Amino acid sequence: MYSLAEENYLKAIYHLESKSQGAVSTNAIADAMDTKPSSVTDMVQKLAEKEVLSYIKYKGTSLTKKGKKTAANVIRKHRLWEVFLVEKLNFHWDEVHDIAEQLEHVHSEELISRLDKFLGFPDFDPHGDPIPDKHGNVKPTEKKLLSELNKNQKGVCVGVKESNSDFLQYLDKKNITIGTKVSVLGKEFFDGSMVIQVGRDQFFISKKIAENLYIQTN
Amino acid sequence: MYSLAEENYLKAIYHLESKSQGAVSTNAIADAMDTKPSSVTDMVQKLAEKEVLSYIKYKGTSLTKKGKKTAANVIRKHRLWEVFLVEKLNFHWDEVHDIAEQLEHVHSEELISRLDKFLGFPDFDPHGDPIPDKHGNVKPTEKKLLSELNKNQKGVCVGVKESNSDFLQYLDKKNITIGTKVSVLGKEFFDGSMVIQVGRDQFFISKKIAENLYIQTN
DNA sequence: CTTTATTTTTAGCCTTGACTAAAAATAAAA
DNA sequence: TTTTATTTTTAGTCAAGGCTAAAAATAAAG
Repeated sequence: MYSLAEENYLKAIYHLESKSQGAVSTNAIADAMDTKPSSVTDMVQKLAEKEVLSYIKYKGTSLTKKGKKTAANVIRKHRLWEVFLVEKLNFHWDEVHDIAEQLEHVHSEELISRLDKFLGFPDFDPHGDPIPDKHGNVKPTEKKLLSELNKNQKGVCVGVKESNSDFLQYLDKKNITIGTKVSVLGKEFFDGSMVIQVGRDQFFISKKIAENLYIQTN
Repeated sequence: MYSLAEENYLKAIYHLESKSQGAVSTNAIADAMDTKPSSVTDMVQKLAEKEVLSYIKYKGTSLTKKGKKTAANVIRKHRLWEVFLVEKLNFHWDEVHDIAEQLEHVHSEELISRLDKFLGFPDFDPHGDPIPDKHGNVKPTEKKLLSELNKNQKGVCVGVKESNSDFLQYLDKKNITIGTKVSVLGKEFFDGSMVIQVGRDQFFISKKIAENLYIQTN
């Protein structure tokens, strides 16, 4: 069982590692966690003893298999709770992070497996990020911005990039939500605007909109 | 904002106070919280400074209005989460306490108010205990054991006393759950057995069963 | 290849919340 | 009303996690 602080470190290191290959620097962790490098050194040494990461002085850290699994599990919980908050409690996508940040530390395997079932075994959270399975595996996914698709390509909406209230309301009006199928009927190279099909509706969208919607294409 | 430890103390003192009128002794708190009296003294002095309780050396403590409200709010959260776990995630009544113990410390007014709505504004948790409102008020309730009712009295099932698996399965079979209306059609003084009406069914129950079901009669 | 700048670590201290052992109040018994 | 027992408090420690300031590595520049 890991403490709240330990879980947060593992999570942060997991994210940093996936963004920039290779060992993660002490400063980078301190930065991500809004804490001081000296505190990071302490914690990282402690976590190295618990064998969730390997740490070489002055060289940085990287998660072990065990550490990756633990981190992925915390992330799994975070994302499942986000789905719950949006789908069941009708929060908006951009309101749920802080709450999920707390809920992710509730310890109970059974709780999470039942929550998963209750939510219909979702694959993505409301931001379009994939939800790891209970073994910590993340399905490799083909997530693109809608603006990167070309004519006749299609996919499923899995999230938004930046979520301001106006944009979310626009999506609402157009009946676009997580899981909605979207097809590109036409694309204007001139301004990046598109004509897309959503359900039985066809309509025009600007480049700005297209750059804010994540689509999964496989 | 109160720490996890502080919230747990407030909750424990609240419960102790409601059971035994007057100031609560240091030992009683230590006992309830499975900690040492010296630790309790420390914490209680800290909480007295925060004005959530009044404390007189060697005399004991009692919650202030502010403290009562805070404690009731934690209890409110605990009980709402228990309802969620049972009603939505299909946990059994006796499995939910430890999980709710963690969930109750998640800080978000909005979360709780939405959860409350999602659950249909329940008045009781799965154990039949009343859920305080957001101001910390507990509706004064007329909760009795079914065995205390007499012929022609009726009420609503609000919980169970002891919940073992066999008993819960029995209730399941008879379609008795939280909110079920129950009427006493007959009562045998000889052995305490009863004939009751549940929905359109009428059947016989033993004293043992009747002593394990809480009924609200107002 | 030194010198300087940056990054990382160490050492020492702080707060929270708990503990033990000893002292001080209070309560009970003789 | 003393004496004894019980309860409560105080004093001093400890572990977790964080911080600051200073020292030590590493990297960058001259």
